[in-house]
Amino acid sequence: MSEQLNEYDIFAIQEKWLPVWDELKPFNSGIAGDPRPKKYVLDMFPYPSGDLHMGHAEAYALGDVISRYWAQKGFNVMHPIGWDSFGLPAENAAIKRGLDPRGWTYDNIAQQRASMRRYACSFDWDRVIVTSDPIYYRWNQWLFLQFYKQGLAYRKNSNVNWCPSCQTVLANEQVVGGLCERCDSVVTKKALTQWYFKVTDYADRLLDDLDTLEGNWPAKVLTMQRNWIGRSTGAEVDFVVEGRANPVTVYTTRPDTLFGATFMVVAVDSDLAAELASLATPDVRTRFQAYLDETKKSNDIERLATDRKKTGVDTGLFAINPINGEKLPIWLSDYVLADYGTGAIMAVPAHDDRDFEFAREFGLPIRTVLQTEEGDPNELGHATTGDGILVNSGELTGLNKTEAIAKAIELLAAQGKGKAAKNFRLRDWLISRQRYWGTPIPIIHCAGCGEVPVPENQLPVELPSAAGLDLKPKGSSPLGAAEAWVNVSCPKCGKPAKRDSDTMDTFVDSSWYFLRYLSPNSESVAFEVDEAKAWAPVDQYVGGVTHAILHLLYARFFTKVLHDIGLVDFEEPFTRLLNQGMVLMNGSAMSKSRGNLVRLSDQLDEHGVDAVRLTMAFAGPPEDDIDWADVSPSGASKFLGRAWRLAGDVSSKPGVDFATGNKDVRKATHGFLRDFAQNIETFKFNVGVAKIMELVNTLRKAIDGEVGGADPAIREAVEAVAKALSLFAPYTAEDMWAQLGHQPGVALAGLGDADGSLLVVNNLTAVVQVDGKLRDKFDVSVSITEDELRELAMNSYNVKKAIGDREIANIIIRAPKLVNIATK
RNA sequence: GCCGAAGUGGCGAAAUGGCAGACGCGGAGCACUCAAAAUGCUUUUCCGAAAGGAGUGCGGGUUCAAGUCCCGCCUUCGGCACCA
Repeated sequence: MSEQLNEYDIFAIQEKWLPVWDELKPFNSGIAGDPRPKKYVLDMFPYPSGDLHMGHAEAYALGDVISRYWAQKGFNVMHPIGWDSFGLPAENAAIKRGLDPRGWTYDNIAQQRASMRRYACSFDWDRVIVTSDPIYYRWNQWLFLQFYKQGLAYRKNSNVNWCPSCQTVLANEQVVGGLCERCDSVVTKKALTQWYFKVTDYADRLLDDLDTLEGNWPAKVLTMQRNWIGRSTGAEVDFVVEGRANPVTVYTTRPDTLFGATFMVVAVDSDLAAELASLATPDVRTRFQAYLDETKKSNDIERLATDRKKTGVDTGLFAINPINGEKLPIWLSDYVLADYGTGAIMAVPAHDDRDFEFAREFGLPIRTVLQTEEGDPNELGHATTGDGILVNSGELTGLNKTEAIAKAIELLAAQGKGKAAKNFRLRDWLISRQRYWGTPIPIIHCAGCGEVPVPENQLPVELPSAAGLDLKPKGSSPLGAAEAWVNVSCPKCGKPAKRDSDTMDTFVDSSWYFLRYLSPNSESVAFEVDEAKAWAPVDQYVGGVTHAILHLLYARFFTKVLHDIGLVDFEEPFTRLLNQGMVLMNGSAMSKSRGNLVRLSDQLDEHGVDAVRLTMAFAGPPEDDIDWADVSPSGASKFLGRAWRLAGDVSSKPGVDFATGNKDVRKATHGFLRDFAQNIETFKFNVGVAKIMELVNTLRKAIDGEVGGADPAIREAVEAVAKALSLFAPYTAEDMWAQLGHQPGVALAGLGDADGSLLVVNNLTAVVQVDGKLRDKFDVSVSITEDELRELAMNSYNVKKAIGDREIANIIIRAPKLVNIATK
């Protein structure tokens, strides 16, 4: 063994052990016939936007604690890493510098990879994937074609979200409060023909299966997913429209209020609105067109302003209420959404706030049909939406809300005028992007044959070189200008045809990457079905809450589709999920422009890898944000030195019989082993670290005191410290392990199980309360009886004093821990 | 507006209904030192010299006993927000 240092020098220790681990490869998980049980621990893979930053450092430190814990517990842990390397930043950087996005991307990957290695992440470096490699994205294309075959990938024309700055369409999920998620530009609408994945076909399963994740995913994420999917139940009701052959179907959650409908509203930007306008008078047509133009100009920010006045155009047409034959005027308005339900509603102003406002604005009647405790909407000035008793509602009169909903559906269904229905807030996933740096969509457009899938044996459709292409955003895909690439012959008829020039949303890449790690280099399949059986689903997923909706929903969707086509045997990809918080500086997110950026490389240079990792784990609960101004990497470093010095104080030989060691120290060690494991498994890493600190403090006193460094119990304890510390501070732990006379490999040495016989408590402190206030304590045996404890308590001077001359009402005894004397 | 989570020392935070503040940062003091750094030890919720008292956002309640359970507020954060 190489020479030992006299002082704790983390930088020398790092230099010493990194090359040793490169030799040992303790975390490779691809060895055939490994008898250990499997555990798949996955960190969300990074986007290679530069070197690693503090956020990465936290995420990977915490993921590593979990991964290393299971490895210590004797599991065959797969803990892979890769890069989510397609996307706009690379493309934008390329445009700015006039380069190909590849160079920028792969340079950054190389840099991040080197940093991860130094940061001692326990990744299996033989399973790396990079989504911008053709060997990866060819399987995006293959999966697209499988979806296409299933009818789950389709093209349609509609008003889509358009980011004028990125010059590309955005998925619904990528629009946050009317702004582009990436660049914060105000998103507008544009009518385009685009590719979609039919995620709505899976809406029910995506919602219902969240129940199976209860307790294993953060409640917050489950709630967000549920809200996002947003299932509602109600009825579709057909309204005959005068002058139109087919009735207009509306969706309502409140068929019970059908008698209260006083008008109908159709989304102004829907096809139905245009059709109705064509049936109306020329004057109405003119006003409709003006209103529609106005609506199209406004963006989501304006549209979403809640205090906005209701606007609309009266068509002059009428719909017939199927339940009572009443004539209802049909209005067009932007407060009804074209792409939700049927784009048309029955308006019940008495019992819906939006309809109420509209009715007030245009002087339409407000008819109460459900009497609630709130009172009369006309007097209240707002709609009443609670439960109550139906009035003026024909056969529904006298029923409550729930009964009336059921009855109304029954009545409508009997006459063929309606049926129970449900709707989702969730929309289909728009996946085409008009940008270069992504997966080409494997479709060829032929004048004669239409959409023709690229034959699977011709995959991948590789991206052409960016040389000579103008990558600047201009609203159409740059690939369209790659003449040699885009012009092909139709696979069906052989005539000249064109490739689809859009690329896929990068969320496609990350929707199945966890399966690609299982067969990262396969040229013949996306992933081996048998490997998926053996390893998947992911046992523990770790990543930021920023992906609570998008990525997780899409990955869940992909998993269900893959399940249905028989490629995987499970329906949820991530069994357990841990969301770590963010790393802040002085209360806000770090950014160069704010001037509060803390560079990870500076922190590592100043404090060393171990101290930074330990700081991340010790700062607080993992899901909470860490304010770097509030934590102390130098404190962590100090502690690591304290722990490290213990190893030098151990003077017994390796393999010494621990059983002969000091009993108190051994009890402390085994109590620690029990608590520590529990803390890690429940993600209380900060508490786990505190337990190590306690043990280290205990050992310092024991070594300096009567026990001394030669006692076998000290070796047992210091070894336990080194092994536990290996989860957080792998360099320091490895060096301690060597000082203790062991071969390198503390990471797989095993944490050690707590010996039950050493967990038995013989004596403890009993407390005596008077009226709930602590008055005295005694050291007692655990076997003390209630009577003994009572006697001890009653004889206490302090207790007597506290009771004074009051009369005792009750004495509660919880032997051996507590006596509470209640006085009158 | 709706839904959800959280409020504990100067700070980050602990606490199966049973000793509030473990562990750490910061502070104070001491030892070692010519001195400093490093290290080690002591101390550190508040008020009070002490005895003692108060104390987990606020107000109620349940209980022998509440940071923890229940009801009502306040504040902060997060999500959703014309989804009929």
